[in-house]
Amino acid sequence: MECTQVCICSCLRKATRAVTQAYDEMMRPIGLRVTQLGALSVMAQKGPMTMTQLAEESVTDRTTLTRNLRLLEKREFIVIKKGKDQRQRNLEVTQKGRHILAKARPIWEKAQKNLLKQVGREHLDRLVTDLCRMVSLVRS
Amino acid sequence: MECTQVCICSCLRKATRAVTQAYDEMMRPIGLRVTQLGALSVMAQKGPMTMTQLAEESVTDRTTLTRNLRLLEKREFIVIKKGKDQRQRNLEVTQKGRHILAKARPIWEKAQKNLLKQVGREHLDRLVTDLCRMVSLVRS
DNA sequence: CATCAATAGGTGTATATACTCCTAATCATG
DNA sequence: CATGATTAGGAGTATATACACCTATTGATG
Repeated sequence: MECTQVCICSCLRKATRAVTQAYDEMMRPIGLRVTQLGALSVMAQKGPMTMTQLAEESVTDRTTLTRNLRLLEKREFIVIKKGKDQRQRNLEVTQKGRHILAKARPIWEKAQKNLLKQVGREHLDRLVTDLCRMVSLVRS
Repeated sequence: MECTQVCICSCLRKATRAVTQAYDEMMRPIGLRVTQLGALSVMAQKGPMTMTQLAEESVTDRTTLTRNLRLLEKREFIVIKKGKDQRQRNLEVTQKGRHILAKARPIWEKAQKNLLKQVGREHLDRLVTDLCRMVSLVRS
């Protein structure tokens, strides 16, 4: 596969559609999308953070986060409150948020395992490594 | 990078955001997004095709295509007309469509070259190969 | 040939994404 | 300390994406 012939970006987007569809279908019963699971997980793992920090971490526009997080806030999975610096918004996962995370976990694991079975561990490990490496290189 | 720890899907989505932002920024002067370039390219290369064929080829929901293609139609880059089978829509790139494709080509090449310089050819070739492989495995 | 199933595509709705421009709060500097 | 620059975030707008449901056309079968 020659990368001078194929659009890397279209290729990435296509793969993302395929994989997202697979994950989201499995998560549908609990009403959480992989996008939302991703954001919740970051907030839960890294502790309270601001919009800008989460935006940077997730390579997402701040204005995208504003709207995505509002949905999580409405469902009471997170709280968004002003920080000491009144401009900032401190993002915190609620108890209800941790509950849905716990509920999502086994489904996520099953989705990962499915993919693993289809694609193979070595390929997937390599892919994830390459993707992360690319992100940090593109963003530097 | 252990794929049992990291969400493959979130990883993919993040990389897609990073790369899409880079491509779209370069293409902004001509007012064509990489998504649109991708769809146009497929239609130009594979010749006239139906919605369902393009949907299958690009791993995109048909209803997504309906709206994405409408934008290309409004700008007269494609025509959408009923086929012999009146249910089908035949998609064809217009002269104007080919013109914007030609205009986009050198910009796309520059975007690819940028990425190549940042990430390295071997990594990129491998990534594209792995991505395509994954798509066909997930879809089978 | 009539009727029912299958197929192609569109609409309504919801989420994900980002750009431009805007406001409010904080910071830096004379 | 006052004022201009910087920073954090939101609103308006537009595109990308997909699911549930709908219509119209075609095909299959008695």
